[in-house]
Amino acid sequence: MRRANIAPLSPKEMLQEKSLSETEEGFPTAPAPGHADTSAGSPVLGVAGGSSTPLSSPQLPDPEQTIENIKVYLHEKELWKKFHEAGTEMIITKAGRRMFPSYKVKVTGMNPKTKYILLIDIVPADDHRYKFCDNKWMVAGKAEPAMPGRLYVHPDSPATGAHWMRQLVSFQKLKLTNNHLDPFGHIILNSMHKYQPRLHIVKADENNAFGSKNTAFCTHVFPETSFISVTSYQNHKITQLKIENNPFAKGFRGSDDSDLRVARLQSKEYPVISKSIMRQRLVSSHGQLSAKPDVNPLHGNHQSLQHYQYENGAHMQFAASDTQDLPLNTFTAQRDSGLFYHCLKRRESARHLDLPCKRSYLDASSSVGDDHYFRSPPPYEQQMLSPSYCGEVAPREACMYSGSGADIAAVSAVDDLPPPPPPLSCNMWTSVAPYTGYSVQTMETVPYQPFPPHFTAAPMMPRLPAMAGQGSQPPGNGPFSVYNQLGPAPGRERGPASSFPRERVHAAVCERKPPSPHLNAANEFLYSQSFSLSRESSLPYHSGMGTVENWTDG
DNA sequence: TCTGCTGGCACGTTTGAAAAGG
DNA sequence: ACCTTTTCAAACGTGCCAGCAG
Repeated sequence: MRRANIAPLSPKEMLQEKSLSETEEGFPTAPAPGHADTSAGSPVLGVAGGSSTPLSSPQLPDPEQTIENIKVYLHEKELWKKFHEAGTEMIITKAGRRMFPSYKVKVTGMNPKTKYILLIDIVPADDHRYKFCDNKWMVAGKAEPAMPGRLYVHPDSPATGAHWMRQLVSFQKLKLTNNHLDPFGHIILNSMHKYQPRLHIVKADENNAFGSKNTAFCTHVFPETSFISVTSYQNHKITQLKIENNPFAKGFRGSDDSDLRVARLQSKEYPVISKSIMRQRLVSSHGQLSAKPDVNPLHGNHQSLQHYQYENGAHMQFAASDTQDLPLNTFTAQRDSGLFYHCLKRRESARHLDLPCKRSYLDASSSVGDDHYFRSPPPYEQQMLSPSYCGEVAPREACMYSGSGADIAAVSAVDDLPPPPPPLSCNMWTSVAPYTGYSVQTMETVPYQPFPPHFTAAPMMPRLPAMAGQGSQPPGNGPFSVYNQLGPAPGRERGPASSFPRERVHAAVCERKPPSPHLNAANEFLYSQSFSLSRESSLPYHSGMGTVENWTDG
């Protein structure tokens, strides 16, 4: 008997979640010799622009402590590449669908004792809507307004570098949905749009809490993980790849067993080719089955992006692989999205970071996290109209941070920047820019206002100004910029780092517990981060240069 | 008519609980 | 009584398809 979507979790389920989220021992903390993922997101500094050294950053801290030492290797990169070459599609459903291949990374270079938060967001890769025509993806118009931006925070967060490096970090339980009012905290996407997942690593050390001047983070982007969201598969090749590689789809395996199964279902003696398959095959008969790189919208680039904010506040991004691949996404449109304003957490406690973990059915070395989302608010209209967001708590225990009143001090960034925006409510959207970015970001931090445990759609929701100027911002050519630091929030409650009990970290809004300092801080950080992302310029990343996009308040 | 979305379905995997055995 | 192994069923993930809506 299947559980209703909104049914509360049983203890069994919670236990199950626990086992899934536990990490696995024994994973090497350093890439194996000859590791194939030499360019898989490894934050090799200086690759961008042909430099071999980190872009200058005054007062760099101890290299052992700096976040640019962190290297991230995409797990199953070859599989990702297979999908990418065919044009990865990810099913989105109302109830939420996992990604396959799932997003798993191996992280090295962390300070073993420093705490980090790992999280993923999925941003529009461009501002087009696509259609599958002639066996390839083609632009079908302008993208629809972005869905509320949500973030998936790895449930182990925060955890020490040793923890992250010990095992594969899996975001397997991340789910995608097209339900604008999704109450489960899944990442909301638009169908037939192209997206780019991004991994953020945020330093959350006890001596370097979020919101402090020393907050450091980096962003890793693996272009091969970009995908087009669909409600049903368009490319038969993708379907076959999924069936072949996803154990849950084993039922469809066989020598083109999908057709055989159709025949079986229809009590026919001979295989019956389904409509969709037939259509695809017909198309394939006169077209190239495999999308060519130049026509495949998913072939934007094959570089991994690293975006650093040095602990002294300097931000920079690096492309970490071959530079001959230029990004295709050079538009500058900004997309609105939501500011994460709470997270969803299925399980609260009983997770021990250092417990031996069980093997995942998908990957013997995977660490499967449970759902742990930061969630952005719905569009303003939705907030006003949708009671589901206002009062009801998702069964998965939405972690809306009532907040401690912590603010992030607004700071000015680059000289060229316009005046800092007005204080932003936590109810505001993050501005999730299309994935363009290989440029300097401007980290603007803005006052953070906590939201009530039960989000009531505060009417003040100024859209981030970037949205107003979609596609209108000319790329600049300014030099690499140094960001201002994240300023400590005045009056912010920031408990000692040791006071980060997971129970509090996972405090659900329904329990009306005060949020974890870490999560609050993460929230703030992400908020500011997302805000900064809204200003990514569209300069090709390989240049190592960038500018701040023009934007105005209001 | 076409395209995209939804819900139900069958099939398979995973996993915890219960049962069985030592 | 305790521990280990085996069995079982529920929960869940998956792609497919018919039907529906715009």
